[in-house]
Amino acid sequence: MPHDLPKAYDPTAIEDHWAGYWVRENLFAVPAPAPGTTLVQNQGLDGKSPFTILLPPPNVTGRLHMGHMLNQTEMDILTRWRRMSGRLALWVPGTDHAGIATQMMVERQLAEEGSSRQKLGREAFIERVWAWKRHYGGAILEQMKRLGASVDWSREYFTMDEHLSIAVREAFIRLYHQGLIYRGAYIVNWCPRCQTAISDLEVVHQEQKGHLWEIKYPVIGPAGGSVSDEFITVATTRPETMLGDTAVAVHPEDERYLDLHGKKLRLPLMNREIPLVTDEWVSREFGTGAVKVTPAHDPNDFALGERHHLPSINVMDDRGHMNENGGPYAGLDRYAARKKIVADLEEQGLLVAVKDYTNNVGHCDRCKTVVEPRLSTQWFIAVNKKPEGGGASMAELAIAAVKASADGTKAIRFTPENYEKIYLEWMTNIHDWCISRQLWWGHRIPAWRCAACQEITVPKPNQADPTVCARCGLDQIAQETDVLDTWFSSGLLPVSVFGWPHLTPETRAGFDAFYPTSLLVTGFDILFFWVARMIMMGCWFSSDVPLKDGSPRPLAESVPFREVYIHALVRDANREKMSKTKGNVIDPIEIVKQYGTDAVRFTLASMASPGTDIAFNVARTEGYRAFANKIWNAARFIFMNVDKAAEAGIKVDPSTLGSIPVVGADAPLEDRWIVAVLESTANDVNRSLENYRYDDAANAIYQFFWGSFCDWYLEIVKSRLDFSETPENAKIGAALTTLLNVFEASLRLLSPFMPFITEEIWHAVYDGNPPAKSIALTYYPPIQGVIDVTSQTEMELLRALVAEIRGLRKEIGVEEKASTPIEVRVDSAKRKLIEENHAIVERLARVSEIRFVEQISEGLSKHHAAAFDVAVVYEKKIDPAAERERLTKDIAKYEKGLASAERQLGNEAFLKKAPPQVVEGLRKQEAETRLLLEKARAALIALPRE
RNA sequence: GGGCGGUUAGCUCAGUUGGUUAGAGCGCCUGCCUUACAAGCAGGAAGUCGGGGGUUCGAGUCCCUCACUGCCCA
Repeated sequence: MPHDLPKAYDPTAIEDHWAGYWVRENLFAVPAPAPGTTLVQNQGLDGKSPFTILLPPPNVTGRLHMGHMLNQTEMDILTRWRRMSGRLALWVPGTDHAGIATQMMVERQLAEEGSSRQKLGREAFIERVWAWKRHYGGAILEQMKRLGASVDWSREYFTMDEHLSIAVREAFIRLYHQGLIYRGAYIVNWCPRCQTAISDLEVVHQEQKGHLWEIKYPVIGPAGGSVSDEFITVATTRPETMLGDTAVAVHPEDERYLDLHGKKLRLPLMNREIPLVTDEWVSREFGTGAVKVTPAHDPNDFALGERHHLPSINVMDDRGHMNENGGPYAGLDRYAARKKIVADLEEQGLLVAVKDYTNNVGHCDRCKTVVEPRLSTQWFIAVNKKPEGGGASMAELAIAAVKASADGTKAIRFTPENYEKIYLEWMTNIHDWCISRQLWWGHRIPAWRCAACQEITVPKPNQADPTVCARCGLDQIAQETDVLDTWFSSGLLPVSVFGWPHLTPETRAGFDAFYPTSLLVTGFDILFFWVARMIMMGCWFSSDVPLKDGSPRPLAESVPFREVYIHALVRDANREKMSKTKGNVIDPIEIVKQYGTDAVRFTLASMASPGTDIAFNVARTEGYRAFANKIWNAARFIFMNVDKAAEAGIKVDPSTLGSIPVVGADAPLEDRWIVAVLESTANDVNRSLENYRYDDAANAIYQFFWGSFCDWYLEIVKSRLDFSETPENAKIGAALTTLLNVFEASLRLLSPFMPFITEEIWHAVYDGNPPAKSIALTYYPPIQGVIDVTSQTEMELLRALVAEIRGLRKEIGVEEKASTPIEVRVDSAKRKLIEENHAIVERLARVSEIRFVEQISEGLSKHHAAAFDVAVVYEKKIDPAAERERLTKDIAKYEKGLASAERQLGNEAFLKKAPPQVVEGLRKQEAETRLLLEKARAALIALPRE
């Protein structure tokens, strides 16, 4: 068996190879079941339901960052684990077309060429974006391939794909005819740079130091027309919008302004007559208690304007410049206009004060430009409106899907649980969703406007694009130029990737099998984007698709996913948020190059405790690369011995490879023990993953592999792998068999976390003749029933003995290499155990001879454990001073523990109320502590005087 | 302003329905190139669980309060 692993573990040498292999071999492709079959018949499954997961679509312009890598690592661990646990595991990858971001990229390119999208025209521009997408788009998926994500590449989606676009059109049409999509003039967030409306969610608020300007508005005198010498002072953070003021508002009970009720004011600079209105919305505490009202440029003012039937005057164009309504300021940029307006007001003596003021300013999430609230005509989804045919609104459905029903069940379960509350809070207060974007790249709204009668014509389901107006019949109709919000299409993905809306017999079987998906894994920053929108749209549209047996689909089967796992943020090592401006961004690909994908994955997994941000520290990654190296070298050691054995004609029985080895009661203690530890580790890992405790799962494996398998098991087994003198072939064969079997099972246990190194070594185990194409297609060590506890307590005693001897040797300065006799005082049962396993103690603690004694000899430095006393026989005199210090410290510790135990055991209430096993445990501990205390006290007294 | 979290060893974090004397990794200190591994081996030091109060036989864990701190929404 040549197992030619290079001396040191080098991830770069193996990872590219396997990443390519997995994709090339199409290992993780899951074909849809054939029509008319059930999934189980089709796939020969273990009768378990499939595990389906959809990649939250990254932006097609995106590059992989740490957040993606965490997200994908978590999905991959779960998917690999479920797949190995016998479930059909389907992970569907893809990207979204990212309207604004992608259009920006291409426009930037065009600008460099001295061109623009306007020069190109719509059609040529879109063709250009497609060309860009073909060249540069989807880099992030290539990165995903390199990181080994076990996705079904044959199902890769792109939100602008034809069948997904059909779904978008259908969704719009249905909602429109259900009366849930409307068009209207409202205040929206307008990005003057992107020149499009953006949704509330695409606006990021940032505190900014600004000013509060107090401006005098003259009151028009009772004579009418003439201006009195009276003024009202308004406070504003945005003086430039005053050009569009159509009123000033005060609180109706504000005593300062009672005498002004019903009066008119003259708007400075514009010389327009505007009313003073009263409204309870006005805060008396803010500024002067009087606010200017600009309905066209502020959402609150807009609402106020509606209440008081005020006109709206839009004073800015789509680039944020003052328009013709801005009078003398027309043409000026909004900030230039602000400057000039303030200066003019000052000159006219109307500026009362300028105060420092910090306010929250909205910025475009994409380009960071300050967002302009702007009155414009947009398309909205009425998420709170009940459909015309009756039933719940989209938001109500989305709430019902998450709230516990009467019997306590939830259609969608959140982990961590508190996100449920945040989601519900948001969904309860949700506003209508602005879905139109003034872009060219995206799904063009399927609505046609008649130039003659202004009627909007939207085709009915299954109808072709209209050619004539639905009302007047004239052919002067043109399609709406706006496109839909990218989230409109990504929200549909859970249904559309499985063939909705046009389910054929072929796609229908897939839809039945894979919808609802099992899980969505995403970051909290995306909760309202993907999670909320997928739930709204998934519930809405899938409810029309009956279940396989023809019965109507209940809510629990309409949801897009049954579980949502929300992960936290990856921060830098100092817990700072990563940002380009701070320059502390960690590029996962760079770290992967340095330490290997497996080490980075393991780092993320071991820190991925639900609800906690990850402070990514490469020191930790370094540690897990060392872990990988440890595994690598364990493999080398094992293969070296298998090869040696082969030369000696010893066969290793591979019969139990692929499962967990069964060891008989007559097997050596270490064999029985390591199998028991492997089994309990498998239990821990399975249970942890069930609860998204990646950290616990990763740590359990780390502990097992390094702390148990390498540190103890391998070291013990070495004494049975003695080829030097007269090799006992049967003994060596048995040792190697268990060793190899346990190792192979450990690889499978680790594989979802470190897919590359385990794949490489697993193939080497089988020396090129593996039973499957990949370790990822073998079985995961399952939850085990009964575990051998005896071997664990016995091994614990031996480990404690070895540890005490090692400590003693260190204390009294025995040279590392020297072997010494020891004296041990134990009861007869334990003596038997130690005698039977003397080789373990001798080898691991460098003991030349074990002497069982009634009493440890005078003058020897000794350690006490509850189960035994032990001393190392060594010439070197003990150091009474050091010994006294150690014993005194021990005694203090024991006394403290004993006092606390006695206090509790003396308490009748405790004895009466505490569960029996707790009382019993404490009694046992008290006895042990008392014993140790007595031993330590006696030893202290026996110390020779200095 | 509304809501949600966090505070445990030098650092980053676990700690299950309250239950025996609070754990891990990294770092630190000491000694070792023991032929799988110095990316290693062995041993060791280190925490009044943010402060205060309460409930309880028993509190890192539950309640109140204060302090500091982070995030989301408006």
